[in-house]
Amino acid sequence: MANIYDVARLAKVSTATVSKVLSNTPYVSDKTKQKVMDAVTDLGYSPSIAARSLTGNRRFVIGLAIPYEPNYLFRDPFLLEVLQGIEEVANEFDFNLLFSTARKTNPQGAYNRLLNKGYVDGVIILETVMGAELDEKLEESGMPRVSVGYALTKKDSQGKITPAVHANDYDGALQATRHLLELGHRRIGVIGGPANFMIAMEERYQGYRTALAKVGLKPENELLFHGDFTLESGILAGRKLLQLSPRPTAIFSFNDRMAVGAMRSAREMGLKIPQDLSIIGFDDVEVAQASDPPLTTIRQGAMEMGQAAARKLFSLINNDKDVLTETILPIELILRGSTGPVPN
Amino acid sequence: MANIYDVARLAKVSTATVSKVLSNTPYVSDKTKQKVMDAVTDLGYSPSIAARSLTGNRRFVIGLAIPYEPNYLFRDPFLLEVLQGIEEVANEFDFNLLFSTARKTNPQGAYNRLLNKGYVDGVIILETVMGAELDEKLEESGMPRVSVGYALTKKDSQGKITPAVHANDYDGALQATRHLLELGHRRIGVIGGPANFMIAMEERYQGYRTALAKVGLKPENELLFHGDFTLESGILAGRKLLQLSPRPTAIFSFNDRMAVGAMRSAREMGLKIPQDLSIIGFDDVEVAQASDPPLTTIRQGAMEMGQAAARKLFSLINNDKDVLTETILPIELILRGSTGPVPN
DNA sequence: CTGAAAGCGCTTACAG
DNA sequence: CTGAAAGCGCTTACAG
Repeated sequence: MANIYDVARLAKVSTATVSKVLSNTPYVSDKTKQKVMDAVTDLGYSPSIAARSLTGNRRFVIGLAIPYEPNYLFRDPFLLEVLQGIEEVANEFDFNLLFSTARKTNPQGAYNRLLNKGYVDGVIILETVMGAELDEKLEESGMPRVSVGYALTKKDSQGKITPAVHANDYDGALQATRHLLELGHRRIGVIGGPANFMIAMEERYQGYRTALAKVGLKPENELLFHGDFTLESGILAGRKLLQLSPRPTAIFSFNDRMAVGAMRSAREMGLKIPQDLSIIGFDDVEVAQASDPPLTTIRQGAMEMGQAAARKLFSLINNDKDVLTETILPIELILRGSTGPVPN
Repeated sequence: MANIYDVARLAKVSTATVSKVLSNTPYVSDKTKQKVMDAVTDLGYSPSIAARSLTGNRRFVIGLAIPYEPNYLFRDPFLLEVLQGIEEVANEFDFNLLFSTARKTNPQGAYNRLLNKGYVDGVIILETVMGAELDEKLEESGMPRVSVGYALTKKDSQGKITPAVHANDYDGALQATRHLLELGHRRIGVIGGPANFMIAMEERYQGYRTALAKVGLKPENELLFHGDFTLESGILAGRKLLQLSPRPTAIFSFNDRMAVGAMRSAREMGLKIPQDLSIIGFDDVEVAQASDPPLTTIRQGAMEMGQAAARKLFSLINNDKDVLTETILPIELILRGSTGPVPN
């Protein structure tokens, strides 16, 4: 394999010049540039990232802090879409991804690599309460990082917070609930995420409560069950809600998979959707279109979140000015077949 | 951040000795070893992979050649399970993963990095006919590589082939078909994978044909439709099969997602499963348990395939002796609720 | 069992 | 606009 010396020799210039051409430094004559580029293509030269890293203090990899078991991660369509968005822009910048998943065997050890400047140039954290500790360490070490989700660390003095990208969860839940309310539903069951797990969930409760309050309703404790985002947990929560009496006429699930699980519970009990029961989800992940009937839901653009987070991280790494600390993506109510007027 | 000189100074030894301790070279006294390890933990030292790579000719990354659009990849539960298996053992060996997905914009460019010894120590290819060219180049360059799937390149002279890991697809299809036959079915529709796409599909056709032949049946062309592994394509193929007359009493789908799609087509037409129609899948991916009714299928252990492929690659990288060229994983018939006796 | 020194392939001040 | 030279942080013969 050719190295920079081979290129320099062939182009009859110094290695410093080759390096400059390759990194697009200004002040290189077009003639020289051309000679170098010719030599590069002739030799099929491509620089050693190892040497580049050692020298330039760049690793060309961004770390991903994923506080989920791989077993869960690889099955969650929402998370996977986020990863796809990240992968896309990392690829665009010619960076590699270092996956660091939380493992029971060694929960903090895996993250050590993310704190080590010898490994990564920056890190993206999937927000979860478990990530707060890592985030603080990252802040201390000055490592560029962004949270997919809400800010993990709030700094009072400067008012600075973790750079973060998230959807407008509050508004999403508000619209979902209002949609159900407008259809005449008054007894609305909720399948929430794990308690005390991520901030987005709190925001959604708020949105839900606010919508209720506007029509003079109060949230009832018996109408709330927590799932863990899996289909299975949606089935369980759905069963419990549908056993209540009076039975709720609508269910708002905090993600699509659990909503699909609730649809299954409804079917078990011989209930028709949306005639007997309306169900609305959150995320707008592929399964929402594939379900039967297709699921009305709140789209939050998982892929866009991943992309935005990665772009923000690269801005941070490159010390761009005017990087927004917080990016809030709009949500959208997607009407499909799983919601309808309240039965009389 | 501490470097090797800091450690050497603190331990009062040379950097060569530190290096030796850290790489577990024999012939270091226990006393010295101890001193070095103490210094390492005192300083929180962890070696720079960049320098290590440059020097030791090791990159600590394995490349993944994924001849699928990211858009597809991140939605295919089977592929994701394979990746999970790979990730698991890569993590165990402390290696990172370089994802290289096929992109329309630059289909071969992405793979160039995989051919470059400056980037990766070895590569795992997800088998697909599109991968054959890459595989040959890898062979030429002497890069360690293994195929998840069938051997991509056959060498006649030495009888050598690409190191590969796959399930016994032939046997899987044989058992699936036999199961249906034993239930009395004689008119069995097949939803195959994309034509001329991967060798596993050919193997499965063979298994299917052989099973039929044993009871004196011949495959009929009108009973075969090709899908592309997505749920949607399963729905389409299902509709076509169920419009045939006489209508098939059973369907064998070459993956679970398409099988679930066919279940949906059956429901559209008011058919009950398994009373009116039996359906059997292939893979035993999570959706097979979650479907309604749960899907009878052929388990091929996606995660195990990924793990086995990664282990094989590390053996190759480490020049271990006696590395098996081909690893064939057994399959298993998983009986669930979607198959039953032929209706009379 | 231990260490001095060269070298891996780049980039970056610095000088011109 | 171009180049000589030092240095990034390791590992690997080689010598002892």
